[in-house]
Amino acid sequence: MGTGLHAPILDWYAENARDLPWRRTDASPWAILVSEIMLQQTPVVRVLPIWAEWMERWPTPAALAAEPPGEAVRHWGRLGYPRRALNLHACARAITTEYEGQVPSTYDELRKLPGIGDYTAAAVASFAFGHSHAVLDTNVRRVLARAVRGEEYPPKATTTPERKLAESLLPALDAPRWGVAVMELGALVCTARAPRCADCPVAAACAWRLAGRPAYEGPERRGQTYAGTDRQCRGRLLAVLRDAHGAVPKAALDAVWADAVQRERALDGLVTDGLAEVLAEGTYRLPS
DNA sequence: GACGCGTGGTT
DNA sequence: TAACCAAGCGT
Repeated sequence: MGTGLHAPILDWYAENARDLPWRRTDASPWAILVSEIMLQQTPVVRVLPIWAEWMERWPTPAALAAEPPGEAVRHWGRLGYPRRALNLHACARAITTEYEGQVPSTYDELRKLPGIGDYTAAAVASFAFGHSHAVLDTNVRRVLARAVRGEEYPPKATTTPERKLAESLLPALDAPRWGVAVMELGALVCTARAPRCADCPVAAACAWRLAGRPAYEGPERRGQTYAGTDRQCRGRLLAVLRDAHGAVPKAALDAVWADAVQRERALDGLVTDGLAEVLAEGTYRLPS
């Protein structure tokens, strides 16, 4: 099942792929690794400028490893999930000390680095080193759910059947190209909200479309509100630390969030997570 | 397996 | 306009 998907999707990709800098043939493994971490839960258009700045500033793992972790957090800007900046910094140091500055090439080695889970390890092994892995991101899972399983959305968490299906579809030749092509189809055509089936190269074979695009019937997908959460509070506090070069008096942090109990909890959380550092006299800064 | 973790554009 | 969504990970 589904082997008929390959040629249409690969042909579509050849015509419609975006020219993203981390896909160019001269992109280094480090450049690809940085892009993959930045792209976790983050749209391409927001990643592009930050990635470019990082590549200019820190073109190698050793360059980033030579900086204090707080500089990675500072130059993360407002990308979101700033622990990823800390993870990338820790990756850079591990790569420098344990791999002589060269990004490791195997899934198992990559998987052990901080912030690199199943998806990112498979993506880097595949896209940077040409290895054959099933790259199961949200786009690929959605495309396969629709085209093969006939359902609007994949399960909340990746299942064994999904993995088996993705592995069964891996082509003998050029698995990396296949992976990025399916991802791109999900990103540009087989989108979550309003899929453009009229532009889809596999519309004629898509189980979901042939079934009349039945609505999702799985469990309710909860979306938590952001306003007033610890998350928002942490973001406010970290923005103050990021934008101030050097020590920040606690009063400056108190000023950006009214609820003292929540504010203290969030600040403690940032310190616990290594995103902030307590200095003497109740001042704070990014980690050194 | 469910939850916490940022941010901003889109509908 | 509140909710959804965007190349997930760690606990």
